[in-house]
Amino acid sequence: MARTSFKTSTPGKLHEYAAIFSALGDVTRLSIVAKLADGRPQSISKLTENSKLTRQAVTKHLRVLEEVGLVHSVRSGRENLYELDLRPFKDLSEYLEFVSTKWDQALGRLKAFVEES
Amino acid sequence: MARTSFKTSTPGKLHEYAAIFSALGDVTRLSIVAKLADGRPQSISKLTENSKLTRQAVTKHLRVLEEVGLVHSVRSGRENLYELDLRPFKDLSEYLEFVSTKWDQALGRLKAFVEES
DNA sequence: TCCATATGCAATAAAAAGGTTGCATATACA
DNA sequence: TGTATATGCAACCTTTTTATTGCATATGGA
Repeated sequence: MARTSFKTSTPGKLHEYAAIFSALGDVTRLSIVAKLADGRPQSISKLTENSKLTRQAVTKHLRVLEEVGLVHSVRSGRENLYELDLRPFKDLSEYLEFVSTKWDQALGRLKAFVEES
Repeated sequence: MARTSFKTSTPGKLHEYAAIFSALGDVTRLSIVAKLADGRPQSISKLTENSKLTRQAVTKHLRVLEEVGLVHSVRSGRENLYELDLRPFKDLSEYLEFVSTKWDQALGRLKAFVEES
């Protein structure tokens, strides 16, 4: 099958990956992701419960996650329900796999080169 | 085989993942990772070539990567060679997989619940 | 309608990140 | 020994992040 075109040299793509990594690079946001991984959309107030932060802080974190497509919100009456989106996760998985593969192949070539000399 | 014990509720672990995600959440650092994925350890000066940043800036980025174990350096004469380490990549892969699986299972249960009622 | 609940917006404030510059030190080599 | 190359350290600066607080608005219900 056709290999997915993958260019880490594409600046745009790198920015995209960096943005997703960055969004996940915070304990509070990882906690939010963990809560939302339960499958049930949850309101900002609900997500703020048991948190040491204020509702506003949580709101800002949710926006960061939303900007990179990790969550989306749906208005339901007076509350705003947030739900997880896995697409960015898949993207990162592919990126990690790409680098790992590149690394392994590079090491393989180096090894072969050493042995033949 | 025994499933890897995986607790996202463990604060320590979350901090660890967050630190790795954060280290990768920057275009410059992703570029460095891309260069090092070629397999050959490279000096700071080499990594600074073709960059718009100063050597000092690159040095700081390398330290960020080093702190979370994404790279390590080896002194060679007057230069300091940096090499990529894939372990953190594997960790993130497992984390991403864990959340994805949790999400899929949660959706499965919700779907079953809806259908039985 | 009256009130509690759930949010949104804006103004600050404190801390962390990202970069630069200047100066000192160490190593390779002619 | 002298000089160019490769780094390390520390002081600063600017821009982003992360969080808070105060005030305004909207919705659900008794």
